[in-house]
Amino acid sequence: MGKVRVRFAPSPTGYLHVGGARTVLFNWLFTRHAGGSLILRIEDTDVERSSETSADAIIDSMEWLGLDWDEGPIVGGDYGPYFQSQRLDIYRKYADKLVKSGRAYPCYCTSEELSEARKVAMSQGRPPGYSGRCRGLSPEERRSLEAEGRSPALRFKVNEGQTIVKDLTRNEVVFGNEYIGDFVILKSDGYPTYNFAVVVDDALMEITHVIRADEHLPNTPKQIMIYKALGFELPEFAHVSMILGKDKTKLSKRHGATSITQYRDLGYLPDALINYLALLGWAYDDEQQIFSREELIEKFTLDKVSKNPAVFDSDKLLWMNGHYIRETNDDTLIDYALDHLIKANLVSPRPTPEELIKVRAVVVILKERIRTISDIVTQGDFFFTEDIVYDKKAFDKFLTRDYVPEIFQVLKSRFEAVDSLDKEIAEKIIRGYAKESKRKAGEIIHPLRVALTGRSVSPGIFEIIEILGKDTCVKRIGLVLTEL
RNA sequence: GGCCCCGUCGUCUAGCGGCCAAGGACAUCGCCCUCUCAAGGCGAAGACACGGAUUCGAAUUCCGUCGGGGCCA
Repeated sequence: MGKVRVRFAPSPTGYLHVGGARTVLFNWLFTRHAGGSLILRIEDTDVERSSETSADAIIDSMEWLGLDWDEGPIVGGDYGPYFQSQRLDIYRKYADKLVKSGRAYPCYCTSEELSEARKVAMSQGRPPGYSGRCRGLSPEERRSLEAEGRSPALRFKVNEGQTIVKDLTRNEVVFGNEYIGDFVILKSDGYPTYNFAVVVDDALMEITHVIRADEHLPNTPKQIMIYKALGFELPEFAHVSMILGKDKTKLSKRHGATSITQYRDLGYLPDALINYLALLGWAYDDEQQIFSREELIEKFTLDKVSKNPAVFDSDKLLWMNGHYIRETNDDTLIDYALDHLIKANLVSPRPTPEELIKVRAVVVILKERIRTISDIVTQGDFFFTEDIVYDKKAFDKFLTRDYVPEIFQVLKSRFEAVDSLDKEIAEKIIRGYAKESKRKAGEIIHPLRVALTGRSVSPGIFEIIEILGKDTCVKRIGLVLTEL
């Protein structure tokens, strides 16, 4: 076999979700590891449900994740077109070939007749597949059915015997052909069915390895029959198990965030998502959890892909994202943070130099304790707004103590007395005052934190004071003083 | 309903006949650090679905049951 060629073939019926992302990722890792190509093909033959916006959204998500492709939309390639809707004549041509060779025949049954037959078959415990009713129609019968105004679909003639799927992750899976009824390859409207189009495209695009979700395994014998009937060489198959929600059913919207764009908006980093997704159904050894892209490419092999379905664990993703945030350099983080802060109206759309300095300082002290970029907004809003909301519980617990007015008076005047307030000076003032008033530092710090931030949880108080600056600190203490 | 896949801690997994009284990570709990919260460090708890068979020996092989998922529309 020559150069490795794999493909990702989404249908543009929505956003790229985590399951699809994991599938592209495995294809991408596999082919980058092997020095092959990734082909992106848009399976948009379901006219009802497909849309250009969806295709764009999928492409967008792939770009954001940093998963690039070698042929397909935008980049082009020698095996196009890469949209199935532009390949209709190709499917027609191969369907004709199958009719000529006697492997396909027109079927005039209506969908009502078929669903009726299916019901009957199932109630009798027979497989619900097609009965083969139109298989033996004579030319005269066909003509008369067509005269009735019926336009035929094309069905593939399934031979007796069994079909063996050789799968890289599951070895050999044997299917009895008797359970597979003659299936449609071309619908009466001229559109190909999934099973037919996928084979024609994969074969013509010279795909060497079909790596896709487990749910396609039962379709594979049909596809193999088509490959053989058309005289195409079979690719290697690798079916990877699916990603499930917490309740162990197929991951879907009701399980919460499932689209890649949602994770982007929530403040996840592409590297974290990639690393987490890679670990969903793949493991290198019994230790390592954190892998760079380069390491992933170097270490990824299909034999380490596990067979059992994986439950998507958002907690672990959250942890991993926090880890990646801590590993990311400040400048990159600042760019991400700016996006979120601007969206939240905490920073102006065209940040001033002062704002940028502040954002940098905030990012630096928050970096250790956030798990998503959007946490910058929820945990650090008080740096950017005078509109502080005082957490009721925090207020009641720390600001109602009787010594608070006294210490706030002192603190306020001591803060006012210095030229500027950096963290060293702030610490000196506070600890010094604690000592002389014979209080524990915490007794002063906790109320002060609430006054300055509105909450009982925050980064270190001295750093906060420095970022807020003398004037703001004095102002906020004064404000609280009037409300006590 | 038929067919197919899967079944190790709550979750992701390591394990491919003896190295396993089952290892790691997330989550949970405790302790340390500490101005709170994180981060970090240390520690605890926690699993081979069940039943047969093969074997000197099974998480690892085979069969069955049960459970979960998927496909057929």
